[in-house]
Amino acid sequence: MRADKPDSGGTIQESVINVKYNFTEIEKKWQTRWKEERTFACQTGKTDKPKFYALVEFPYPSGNGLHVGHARPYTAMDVVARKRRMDGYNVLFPIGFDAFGLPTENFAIKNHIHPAKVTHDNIENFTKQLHMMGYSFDWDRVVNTTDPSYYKWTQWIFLQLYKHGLAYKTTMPVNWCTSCKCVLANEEVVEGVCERCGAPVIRKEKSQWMLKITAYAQRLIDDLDDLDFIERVKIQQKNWIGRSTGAEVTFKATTGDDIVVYTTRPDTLFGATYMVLSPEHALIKKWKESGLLANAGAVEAYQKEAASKSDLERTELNKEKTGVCLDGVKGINPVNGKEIPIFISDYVLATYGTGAIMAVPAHDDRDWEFAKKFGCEIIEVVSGGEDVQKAAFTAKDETGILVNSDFINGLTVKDAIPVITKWLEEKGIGHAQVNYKLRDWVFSRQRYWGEPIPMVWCDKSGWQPLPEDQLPLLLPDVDSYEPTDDGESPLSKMTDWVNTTCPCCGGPAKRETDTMPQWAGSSWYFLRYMDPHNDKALASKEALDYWSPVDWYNGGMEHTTLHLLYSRFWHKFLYDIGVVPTKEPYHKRTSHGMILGEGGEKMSKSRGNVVNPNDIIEQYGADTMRTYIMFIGDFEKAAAWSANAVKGCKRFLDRVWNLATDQEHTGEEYSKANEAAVHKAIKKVSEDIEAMKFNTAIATLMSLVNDFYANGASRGDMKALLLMLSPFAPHMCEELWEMAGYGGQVCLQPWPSYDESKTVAETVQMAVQVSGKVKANIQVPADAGDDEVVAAALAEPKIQKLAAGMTLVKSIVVKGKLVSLIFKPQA
RNA sequence: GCCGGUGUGAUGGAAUUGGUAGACGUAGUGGACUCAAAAUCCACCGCUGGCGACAGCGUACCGGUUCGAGUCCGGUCACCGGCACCA
Repeated sequence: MRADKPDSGGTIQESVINVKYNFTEIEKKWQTRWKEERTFACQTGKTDKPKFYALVEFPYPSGNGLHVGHARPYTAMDVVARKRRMDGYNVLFPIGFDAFGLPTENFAIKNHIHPAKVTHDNIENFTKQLHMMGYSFDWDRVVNTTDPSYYKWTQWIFLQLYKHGLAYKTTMPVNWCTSCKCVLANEEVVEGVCERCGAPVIRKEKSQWMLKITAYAQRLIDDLDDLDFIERVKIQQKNWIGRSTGAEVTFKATTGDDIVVYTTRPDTLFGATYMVLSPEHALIKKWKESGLLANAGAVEAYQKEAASKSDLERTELNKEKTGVCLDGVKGINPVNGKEIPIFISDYVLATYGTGAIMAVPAHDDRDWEFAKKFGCEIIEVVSGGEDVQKAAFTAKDETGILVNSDFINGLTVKDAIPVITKWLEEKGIGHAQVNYKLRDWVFSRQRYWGEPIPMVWCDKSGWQPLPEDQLPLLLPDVDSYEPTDDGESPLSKMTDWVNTTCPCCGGPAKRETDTMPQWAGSSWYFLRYMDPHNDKALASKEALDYWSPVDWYNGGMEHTTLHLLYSRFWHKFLYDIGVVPTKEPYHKRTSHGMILGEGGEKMSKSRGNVVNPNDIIEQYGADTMRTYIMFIGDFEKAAAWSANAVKGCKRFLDRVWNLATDQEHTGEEYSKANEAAVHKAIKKVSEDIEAMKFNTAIATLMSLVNDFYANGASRGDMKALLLMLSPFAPHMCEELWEMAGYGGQVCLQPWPSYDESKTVAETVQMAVQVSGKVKANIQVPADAGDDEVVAAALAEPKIQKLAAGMTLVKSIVVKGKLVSLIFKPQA
C-alpha cells in the first residue's frame, strides 16, 4: 500500500506493475493544504470572472453521520463546481446545517442531552466527514439554522410576512401526528400518515399560525415557465398546486339562504339533480339551530362521525359513499327552478372550493355512485356516451353534445362552458372562478427545538409582533423538551419566558409558545451564504445583487412540494418587498436518484445493508469513493450499491497512478497516436459533466487510459488526463500533478479545450449496408466525398459478390458512419 | 382513477437523438507471472447452428412508417414514482 517500489527483487515486471499509492496520506495532505490555503474560498473583491453559484441541499446533522445518500449529490455538484472553477468562474459552493427539527429533539429527550449540544457534536462530526470526502466547499461561509445570528433573520422574515398580512393565526381542523404530538403541513402528510414517523394523522381543531402561500399560487405556476428545472419537478409542483377553472354558482335554498357551489362543469347545470354540502358547512349549523331540520339527530351523528375520521380512514373508505339527506330544506336549481334534495357527505371537502357542490350524476363518477346508492335522479345533459343510467359520461372533449339543456342544446362541452358562464354572470347568479388544491401553510409546531415565533398575545391589543430590535428572540433553556399530550408546546411551561409585556400597550402579555417548522430555516439559507456574517441584514444588497440567483441547485425529489415550493414562496415575497433582486431563487434545478443497498433494496439499519462512506474511504480512499459514486449509474435514477464495482474504480485509479509514475512521458504536445482520442475525450467529458452524465464521463476517461496503455502517453497526454480526472479524484490528481512538476495546483488550472476538427482520426471505418443490413466495413479518409465512399464500398469484394447481376438504385452516405446501398435485379 | 417515467447480455449500464446494439465497469472462462495466494498483465465473453470462414435470430410483446428503428407512430403487458372523493 506504499508508493515506494517493492524492495524485493526489482525485476523488470515489478517495476512496471504492482505499485499502489498511499491514498490515506495523500488525501490528508491535500485536504490540509486546501483548508490552510483557503483554496476554495470564492472571490469577494473585484473580479472579471463570471459568477457561478452551485448549491446542494444542506444536511440535517443527524447522529448517524454522513450517508452515501449525501455523497451522491454532494460529489456531483463538487465535480461541477470544480470544473466550473477551472472554466474560469468565480464559484460559490457553500455548505451549512439545517439543524432544527424533531430527530435531534427526540434524541435529546431519549439521552438527556441538550439538543444544542447534540447539534453541536453532530455538526462537528459532519464537518469532519465532509472534509474527508474532499469537497471544495467554501468553509468560510458555513451557516447553521440554529445559530441565533441566523434565526434572527428567519424570525425577521416571519415578521415581514405578518406585517404584509401573509401570516395569520386561525382555528381550523389541522393534521395532527399522534406520535410527534404536533401539527403537520399538508405537504408533510403522505397517504394519511406522518411523512417523518409514519404514525397515523388525525384531524384536530387547533389555533395555528398560517402562511398565505395560496396568495402566490398562480405565480408559483406561471414563473416555472422561465426556469431551467427538470420537467418532472415542474409537473409535480403544478400538480400539487392543482389549478382548476370553472364557475361559482349561487343556488337558493327553500329557506331563502344562498348556497354557493363551485363546479368545473357549468355546462352540466341542467343535469344537477341534488346538492351536497360538506359536513362542516356553516349553513347546516344555522338550519339546525333554527329548527328547520326534521332529522337533526341523524345529521349531527353524521357530522360527528366525519369529524373523528382520520385522513387514512377517509381515503380507505372512499369506495363506499356515505351521507344524510337533509329533511326540511331543499335547493333550487337556478336554471330551471326545480327543487332538488340537499345531502351532507364527507366526499365533499370543506376546505376546497366553497365546501358545497351541485351534483350531476350523469356526468361525474362520484356523483353517479352516490346517486345510485341514494336513489337520486340521473338526467343526461351531454349526449355521446353510453347509457348514463349504467355509467357516468365524463368526457370533456368535442365528443359530447349538450341535450336537455334549453339554450345551450347542440353545443359541444367546450363551447357551452363560456356561453353558460356568461349567462350566469348576466343573471347575477354566478361567475367564472379559478381554484387551487394548494392550501395555506400551517406554520406552527408544538415542539421545543425550533425558532420561536416572535409574536406576543395581549388580551387588550391582540397579537402583536415583537419589535425588530428585540430580535433574535432566543430559544430559552428548558429542563424538559417532551411534547405534551394536550398539544401545547414545551415552551408553554416556561412561565418566566412566556409572561412578558405587550409591545403595544405595555400591559401584561404572553409570548407565542409554538415554534416554527423545520422548513423555516431552509426556506432562505441560500441567501445567507451570500453574506453569512452580516448582522445588519439577512445579506447585503451588493452580495444579493452579485450572487442571485442560485445558478444550479441539485437536490432530492422528495423536497419538490416541500422545501422547494416553500422557498420559492418566501423568495417571491422577499422580492415583492424589495429585499432580493430576483423573482425566483433558483435558476436551474436537477435531481438525483437514490442509492439503494447491495440487493437493490432501500438502505436501512433494519436490513443491515447501510454503506458507511467512512468505511469506503478507509479501505479505498475518498477518490475511489467519489469516482465510484459518480460511475454507479444514471445520476437521475436509483442505483444499487455494489462492493465489487467499487473495486473496479479503485483499479482504474491505480492504473492511472501506475501509468503516471512508472512510464517515461516526453513531449508537451499530445502524442500523434492519442491526439484524436484526447480531443474527443475533452469534448465528451466537458459535455457530460454539464449534463450530469458522470458515468459516461468516467467511462470516457477509462477508455482514454486504456489507449494510453496501448499507445504510450506523452507529458501533454498525461496533463490532459489529470486535468479531466481532477474533479472526480482531486487528491490523487493533485499529487501526480505535483510529482510531474506541471506547476501550481491542478484544481486551479484552466480546463482543457478541444479542437473539433481534431476529434476525428485521419481515416475512419465505415459500415457498408445493403438494404439496411451491415455487410462489410471499409476504411476511408475522414474527409472523403460521398462518391469516393460509394466507390470504395462497391469495390469491396463482399459487396461485389452481392452486387453481381444487380443495379445500384440508391445510395445514402452518413459521413464517418456508414454507407447504405440499395440494389435491384437487372432487368 | 389521473399525471409522469421505465423496460437493452449473468450484472450496473452505453448508444452522438433515425445510422455498425451491448461502450465502460463488474462477474465469469482461459492463459502469463508466482513455491503459492493476492495484485498485475493478455485473450475470450448476447443467443442458436457450424471444426471453421460464416449464417440466422436478438433491445418487454404485437403491428406500422423507413434504405435503415433500442430510438418515431398505433396497440398490449409489466414495473416504478407522484397525486388522489379537489367537484
